[in-house]
Amino acid sequence: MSEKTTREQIVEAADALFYRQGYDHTSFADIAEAVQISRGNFYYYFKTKDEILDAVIEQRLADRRAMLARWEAETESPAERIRCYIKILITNQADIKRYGCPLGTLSSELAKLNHEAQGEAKALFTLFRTWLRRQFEELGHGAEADALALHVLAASQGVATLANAYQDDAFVRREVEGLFDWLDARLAEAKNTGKNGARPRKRQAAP
Amino acid sequence: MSEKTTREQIVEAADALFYRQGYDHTSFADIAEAVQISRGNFYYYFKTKDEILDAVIEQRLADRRAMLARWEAETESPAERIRCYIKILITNQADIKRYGCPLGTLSSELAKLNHEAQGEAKALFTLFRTWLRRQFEELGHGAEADALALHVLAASQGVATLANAYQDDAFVRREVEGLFDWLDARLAEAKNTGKNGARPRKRQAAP
DNA sequence: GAGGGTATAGGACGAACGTCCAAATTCAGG
DNA sequence: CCTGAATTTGGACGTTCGTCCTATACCCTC
Repeated sequence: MSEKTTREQIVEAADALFYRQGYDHTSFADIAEAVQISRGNFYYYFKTKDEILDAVIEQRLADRRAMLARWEAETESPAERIRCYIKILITNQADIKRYGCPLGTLSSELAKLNHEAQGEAKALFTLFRTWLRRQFEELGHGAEADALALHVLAASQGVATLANAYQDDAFVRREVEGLFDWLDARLAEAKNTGKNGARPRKRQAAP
Repeated sequence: MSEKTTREQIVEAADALFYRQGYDHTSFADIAEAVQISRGNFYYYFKTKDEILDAVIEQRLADRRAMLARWEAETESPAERIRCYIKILITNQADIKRYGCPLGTLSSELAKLNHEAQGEAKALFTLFRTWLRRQFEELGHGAEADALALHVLAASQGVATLANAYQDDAFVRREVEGLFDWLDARLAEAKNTGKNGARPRKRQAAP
């Protein structure tokens, strides 16, 4: 277990607390208690709370970029990669049920606070949007690739919001299955059929 | 223009401010300024901020119930009613782009605050969920009616979240069209075909 | 072991918060 | 008009917030 910088510890704790409690509702005192440092020590690393938020968003961007790179390395087809994204809803189900989507809830909160960092939060969405678009492009959906990417993003956001409200596992599973079916239909549509890696799955009725 | 009770004015102003700024970030001073009363006067009507939140949620429930009743009166088929719900994304597009969905963002915020009123906020979702389920039941989707209702809810939540992040009108229109198409496919599936009121529209490709 | 940059502690600061209260004002009925 | 209830006022209260400062501890290098 490697030693972590105080700064890294602050960002890590802030990241978790912003996710669980929201940015506005998380105080310096909360973070200080989590990291076990004094409140005054923050000023040495971050001059304002906004700077911590920027660092947290930067961290989330880096984490997600690493995740996407891992998927690129581990998978063999664009379709499989898109399925990786959809499957986050299952993998992170426990957290999503309790706190919602880390991207969506932050974006919504910053919009209400009319916070400067709205743009940075949007960049988190855009990271996935661009990546998903590329996958759809590789599948042969040139013109509509971006629309398809946004659709997948929207679908996952909606599932996360309702999963958070209702804590319903079965609902999440159903919607993920529905998204897989939707993706299969897009694969069938695509021109270069055959090498797209349609999954060996038993289909079932929508949704 | 009828005179409104001070209490009604407070709830109305709080409703709008909670929507635009969030519950936690809205202070008594904000509401007092909006209603043009003194801060101390709140205590006469509401003992705590939580009580104001309860009243606001109650108000939202009443508003939405009235809206559903209006749709019941103005439409002729369940399919048309479901389309009414989907069309809110267009009707309230301006507000949704700026502040997100009033139901979803409140629910998410209260979850982060771990607030007692999470259940009441969930009831707002459940109002639409139950209503949508009934529409799907009348369309002949007995067993899966609730799943279909949740799917529509999730889809609209996702669109609202991304509309808020990206301020993209074309995206919203595309997703609404996609939902209409999805609904048409469900209508075609339904057993009692013919009297379901499939819309006279030109279809186009998904999403 | 002295010196100097790095890091941490602890508290002061004013502002804003939710809450609460006592006094002032408004208003209706006798 | 008088009176008592309903309503409103403005400010006090204790707390917490983000910010900022200074004093102290730490640690490497000479």
